[in-house]
Amino acid sequence: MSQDLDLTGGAGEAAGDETLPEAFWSVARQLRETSREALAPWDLTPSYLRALRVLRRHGVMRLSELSERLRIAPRSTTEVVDALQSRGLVERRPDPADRRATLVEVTEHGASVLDAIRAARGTEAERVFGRLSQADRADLVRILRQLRD
Amino acid sequence: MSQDLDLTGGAGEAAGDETLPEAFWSVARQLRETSREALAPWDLTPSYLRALRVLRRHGVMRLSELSERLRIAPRSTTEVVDALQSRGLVERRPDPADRRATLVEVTEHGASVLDAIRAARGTEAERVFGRLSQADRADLVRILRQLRD
DNA sequence: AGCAATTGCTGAGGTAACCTCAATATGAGG
DNA sequence: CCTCATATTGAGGTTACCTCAGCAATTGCT
Repeated sequence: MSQDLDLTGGAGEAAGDETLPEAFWSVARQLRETSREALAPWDLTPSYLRALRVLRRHGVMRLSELSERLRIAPRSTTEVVDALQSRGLVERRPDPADRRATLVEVTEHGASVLDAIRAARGTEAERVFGRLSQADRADLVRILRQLRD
Repeated sequence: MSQDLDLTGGAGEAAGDETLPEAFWSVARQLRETSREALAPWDLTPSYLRALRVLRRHGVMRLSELSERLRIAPRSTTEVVDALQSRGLVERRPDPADRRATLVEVTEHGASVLDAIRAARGTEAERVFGRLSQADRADLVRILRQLRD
């Protein structure tokens, strides 16, 4: 009987009956769903929140820099920023150093919404990953970082 | 110092500067991309392959059962099955026990495509998770399963 | 048996979160 | 000044879901 993990999803039929990618996607879906529910009151999607957080954490930056940090295409960043701006959470302003570029910055309202979300403990991290032990969380981060490059 | 759980893995912000969900999504994106590339020659998307595997692993079943196994809405299952059927990978046939229901089954061609994909070792599991040590894979599975309910 | 409620599937239409491929404006180097 | 590169955005596409409504068949209740 195979002791090695059923990575290929083959006919091995190991105990858990789920392959690693399947388990991974299952958690991903759950995470997305939990997160979406938690954010509904603020009319934000998970990816908008993510962008907003990056913006606050690293301060004012160009769209292109935001693209890199989010690891998405520049065109997609435009959309995210549009959405956040239309909700009054961020502001665009011209980069004085380069007139091609646009700077994006979290507004006060944006910052207060971030605070409110955190205060409500409604983040995906709290709800989903909070169940793990410290040790497991540490392992998970370590393993994910290995996978990430 | 944050009142939140330390989701960054215990090392403060210094190390990767990524929260757990962010690391998770980063890996998810990579996984999806790798998988998509690997499957391109077969004109399959990751989610079609997933359905096809479930179908072979568990044998002929109703659409509704497939929905449950995939954890997606019945309507979405219809679409997946449509796609697989149009490629000749699965077949629909009426359930003799209940004329409302439709059974789905992997065709011989479908099975051979599954075999070919596996033989090419181009699966997402091999390419992405293959880099982990046995111990890390085991940990990852264990942790994901904890998260999964 | 008769009829309502339920179940199984699918048409229509929608959404999030991306993508590529131009087009436009500006900047930089020779 | 002319070419090439960079920054953003319009247009349009894709994947992988979703809900809601409708139809057909079955089950439950009387």
